[in-house]
Amino acid sequence: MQDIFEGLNDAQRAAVSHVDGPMLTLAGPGSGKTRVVTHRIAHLLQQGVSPFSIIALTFTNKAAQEMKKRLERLTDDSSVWMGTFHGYCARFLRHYGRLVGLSENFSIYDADDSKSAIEQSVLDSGVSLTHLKIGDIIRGIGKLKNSAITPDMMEEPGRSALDHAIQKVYVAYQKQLLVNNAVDFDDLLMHTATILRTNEDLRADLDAKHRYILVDEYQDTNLAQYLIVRGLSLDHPNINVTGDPDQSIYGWRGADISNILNFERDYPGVKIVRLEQNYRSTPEILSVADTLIENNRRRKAKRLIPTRSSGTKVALRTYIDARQEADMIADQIASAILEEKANARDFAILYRTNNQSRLLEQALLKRKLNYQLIGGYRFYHRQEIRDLLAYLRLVNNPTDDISFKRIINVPARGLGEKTLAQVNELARNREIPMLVALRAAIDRGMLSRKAQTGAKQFLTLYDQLVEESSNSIVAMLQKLLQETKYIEYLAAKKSEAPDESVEGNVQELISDASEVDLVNEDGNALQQFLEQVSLSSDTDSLTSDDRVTLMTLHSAKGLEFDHVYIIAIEQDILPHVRSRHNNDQLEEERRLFFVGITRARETLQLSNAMQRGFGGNQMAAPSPFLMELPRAEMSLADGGDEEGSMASDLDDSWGESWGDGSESDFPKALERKARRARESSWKSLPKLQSGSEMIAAATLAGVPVDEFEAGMRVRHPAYGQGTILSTEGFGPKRMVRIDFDQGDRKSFQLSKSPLELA
DNA sequence: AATATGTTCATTTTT
DNA sequence: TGAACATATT
Repeated sequence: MQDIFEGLNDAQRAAVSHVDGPMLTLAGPGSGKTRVVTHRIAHLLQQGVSPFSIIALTFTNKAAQEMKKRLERLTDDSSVWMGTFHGYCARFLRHYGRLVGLSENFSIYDADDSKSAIEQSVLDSGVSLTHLKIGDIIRGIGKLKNSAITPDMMEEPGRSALDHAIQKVYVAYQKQLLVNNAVDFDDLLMHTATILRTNEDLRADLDAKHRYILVDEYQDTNLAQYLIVRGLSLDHPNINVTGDPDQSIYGWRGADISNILNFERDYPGVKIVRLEQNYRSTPEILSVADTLIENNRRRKAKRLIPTRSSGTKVALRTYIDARQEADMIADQIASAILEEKANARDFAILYRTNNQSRLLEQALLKRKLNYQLIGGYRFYHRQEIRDLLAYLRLVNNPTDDISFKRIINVPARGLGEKTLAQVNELARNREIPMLVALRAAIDRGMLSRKAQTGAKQFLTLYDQLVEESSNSIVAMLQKLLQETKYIEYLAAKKSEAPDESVEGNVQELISDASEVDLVNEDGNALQQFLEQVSLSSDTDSLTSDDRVTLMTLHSAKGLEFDHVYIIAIEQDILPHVRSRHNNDQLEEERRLFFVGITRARETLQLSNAMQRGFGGNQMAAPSPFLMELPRAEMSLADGGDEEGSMASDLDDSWGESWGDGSESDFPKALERKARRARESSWKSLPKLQSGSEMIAAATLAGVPVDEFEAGMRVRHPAYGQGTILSTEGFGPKRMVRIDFDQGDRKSFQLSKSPLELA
């Protein structure tokens, strides 16, 4: 074994040599964190610690694989358990899921399955969606689960209409999941936390078994994850968490930054190691990152200490519009490759939201540059893949009604809405799975002739698949494709020629399956395969092929590239509109930007465009974050020209994003919008960009938006009379919160609700 | 069941 | 703007 301390700096050595007791590693970007973690594990093994008593928890498969690979290279050991939180929990629940009512073969629902189940639960629980959005309910349930709050822990009824609905739907949803023997992603964590919390003997056993625990990206853990980690390290607090509060970017998903900030409180006597030396980026890049992040107020001071020698200045460019931005960047990349200064794989283009990839793809395509797009349309989200997997899932778990519903009429067998409703009712009345209910319905001759035939056909296929399942997954898939003529079916359905990509995807699925078949040791290959598929993610598809990488700032975390472009650094994009009014969220956006900047090794270009959006002609203001950067030491340029020629352009456009150039177009566009608004009644006033524009448009359209103020008495046709508690926003987006005399408190968007003054 | 036509709604998403 | 979804029409 090589010397595991060789080439480490003092802080890294301190971390690697730590054996017993809690340790917090505050690791800035590019500080050699993975190296430290793997070397520390190697050190533990050297000290005689059993590999089976160590677990390492990460957030991504990629991170786990990377760690595994490096550890194997270092020690030849592959028995340390390394994997994602969700992977750990899935395995845990296969063993102990009974304690919360799950059988071993439970299905794992992804966001889409979960959404259909929640929609079903909305119906079941009699909640009306007229005034609520399904998305808000889904988010609400997710929030509860991330905090490990189970339905039976909710005592008080929800205060707002939304909270009330969330609670009702949550109860129904969990019941449905249990009946289906299924879990969603959040359940994996929540159930595990619940079991550990309520079964002290088991907890103590596992705490003793997992003597050494390592957690990566600790700043992004949510409460459920916190509880799991805590539960496993109470008696043996040999726990090492690694993270960087400045890179916490998943607050909106329930990540709680206080987990890392309070670590010292939870584990007295904690050893704290700071890894501040940066081995990744040039001093120029680090200075930009540092200056930016210092604007966050809720933050522990921390520096990025450069170790690399000076490179080129960070570029800050302003383009005319989004198209020019995409074209110029593609040109830059193309010429760098042509001049053999770099390879396509050295470049990454990062953006805030997925929809910004479109123009870039076009621009790269036009120049015949290969690229890989991370996120967006995912392999496992393709219709053909989901359909086929639903069959497999139903074989593995016959009580999985969500999968049943997905494929019962795929391909079409004359089992439409009506038949489905019949079967569903039978299933509910008798409390049996729909698959069983379908058989019963045939036996009782409840179905129409057509449906009867289709149902028999389906069940024959299903039974054949079950039979094949004792052979291999590949055999099942082949049987399925053969019997259903699936590919032809899909082509016919879309009334297109058979799509090559569909066939390619199916082939890829089969090849994935065959790999699992090969290593099938314990006879549950199918379950293993389904789990692997469910817990895989976009970033897993990242390859080292020679391609330019396009992805969101979120998915870029943990990665690094020689040359990084961050685009669309504009007001309402980065920071995103939805974080405008909340300082915590604004700081998270700043951290996101920080994460993006610190991905770059050699060069970094930040850009904004003056026009972007629908039709490409909406004015876009530069992000306020751009004003926080050390602009004196950067290279400022207008996108079309050479460096320096328009150095002050950004400042100009800053204060007058509605000024000069746009002024002549502005009233005309506005007039059009306003006219359209008048014509189509004020209820459907189009969404507009800025507050001032909205007020102006509303005035033009004659919308009476501002006569409602706090304290006024109003009348609503459904809720009766009430008093306005507060108002928020302007123009057609103006919201009023009303305390109705009957007791309800509700909020309305003025332009959309039938409120009138009383 | 297929097709046309209207309506709505646009975050991020490690799993 | 356009995709995804819902509703109407044949």
